[in-house]
Amino acid sequence: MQSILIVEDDVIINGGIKIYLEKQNYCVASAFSAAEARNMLENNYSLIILDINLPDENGLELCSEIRRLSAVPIIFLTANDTDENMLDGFNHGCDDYISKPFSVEILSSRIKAVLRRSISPSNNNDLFLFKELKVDFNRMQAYIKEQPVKLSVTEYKILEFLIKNKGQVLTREAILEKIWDIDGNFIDENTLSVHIKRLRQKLGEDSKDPQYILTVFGIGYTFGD
Amino acid sequence: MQSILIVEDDVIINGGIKIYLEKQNYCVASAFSAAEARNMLENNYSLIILDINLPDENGLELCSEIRRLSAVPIIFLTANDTDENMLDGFNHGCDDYISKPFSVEILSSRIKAVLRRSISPSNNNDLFLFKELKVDFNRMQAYIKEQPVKLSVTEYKILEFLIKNKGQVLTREAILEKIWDIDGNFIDENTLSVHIKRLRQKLGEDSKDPQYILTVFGIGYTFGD
DNA sequence: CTTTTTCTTAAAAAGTTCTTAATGAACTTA
DNA sequence: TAAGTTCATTAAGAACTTTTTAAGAAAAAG
Repeated sequence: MQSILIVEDDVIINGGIKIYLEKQNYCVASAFSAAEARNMLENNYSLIILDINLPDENGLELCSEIRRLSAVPIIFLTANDTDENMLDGFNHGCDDYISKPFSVEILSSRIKAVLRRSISPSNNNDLFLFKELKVDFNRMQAYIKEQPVKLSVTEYKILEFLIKNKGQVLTREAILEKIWDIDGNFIDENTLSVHIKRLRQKLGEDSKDPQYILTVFGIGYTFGD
Repeated sequence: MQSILIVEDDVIINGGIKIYLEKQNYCVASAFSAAEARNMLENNYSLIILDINLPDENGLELCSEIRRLSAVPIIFLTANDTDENMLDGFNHGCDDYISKPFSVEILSSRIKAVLRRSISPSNNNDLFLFKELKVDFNRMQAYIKEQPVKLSVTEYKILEFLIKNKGQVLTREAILEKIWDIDGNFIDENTLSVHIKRLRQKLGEDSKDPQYILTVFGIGYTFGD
């Protein structure tokens, strides 16, 4: 079943949409502020309905932030039916836009249209985010502050291996075996150090206080904290 | 696919419309001044959206000028919602007229209506535009700065394959399989390099800084950024 | 059948990435 | 703190990939 998140501070509107969509057989969650919505994002909703005027934050900002994380379709709700607002919405990455007041039929048809469009193979986005780093595993592309970082294949493979095993420490041997395939005995231990060095450099790490690739002295490396 | 030119100096409005229309599956180009628009006119757009208030010139004059060249449908955008302005627009040969602020639904329905009316066979062009490159997929013809580029069939097929998979990196094997059909084992890897080289040359690429066909070292090629 | 164009192969040149090795810095242990 | 180990850094050139050039083969056009 497809799941929809409604971010709207007006309790009546939020509740009304929720009940209507549940009748249409969607699984619906409600958030009443940007902060609340942010905590629910990890649920991978099929679609997000987002009010522009939220009590704690502008919906446009939240939209940009969500866009960094995923390609989930977003429909804006707003009372300000000016072109500026609307077009600003598209610039922030929303997929469609509904002005209040609206009929539930319109909402429903827009939802269907957006969901239909988003079920395309190219939207199988498999993203990873941590601080200013973003990695798109489909495109084998890393970004820092949304700027693409040009990594070599080996560098990318090391980064991916570290990220996909985030939380655990990987020994130098483990990395060598994974990346260089063979037993790793034929290759100089130091080769890894050099690659790590260049990777850190390209990610803009401060060598005194790395954020992404951390050295675990005597053992190997780990990603993040 | 139908192509639309937006002539509007406001970056937010222009960008917003562009993104919205691209989601609706139009091929969209933006111009931010009359002068810029004039240089793009030879692309045979299916429709032109034209702001009346442009920094360098009145949109009405530009409209008259376009009308002398072609019968392309034109929709005016304007903040001046007076009858005078509107009638002026129609006198200069526009096909429809939208006052700011407007909703995207209105824009979208007007575009559809105008395009439906103007169904002339010459407008069924399936075009691709990027920087100075134009590709007409119906005619299997590429243009640089509106000058036709004489590509061989193989060269054209490679270019089309890269463009139609813009955004992702295509491995050398993938391209070989697609273009040479067979397993690609019978053909020299280098054959592709030679074709790419000639393609780039014909597109007028600067070999130090290619704009269209980018090498992804160790993997393959990709189109654009 | 000849000419012209396009495609493929081969080999050298240019460019990129990887590895090695040497040195210095940082960490651990006693 | 001193000694030993591990890791970071740097630079050079080895190894590999792509580009370029040129020339013959294949295909298309005249």
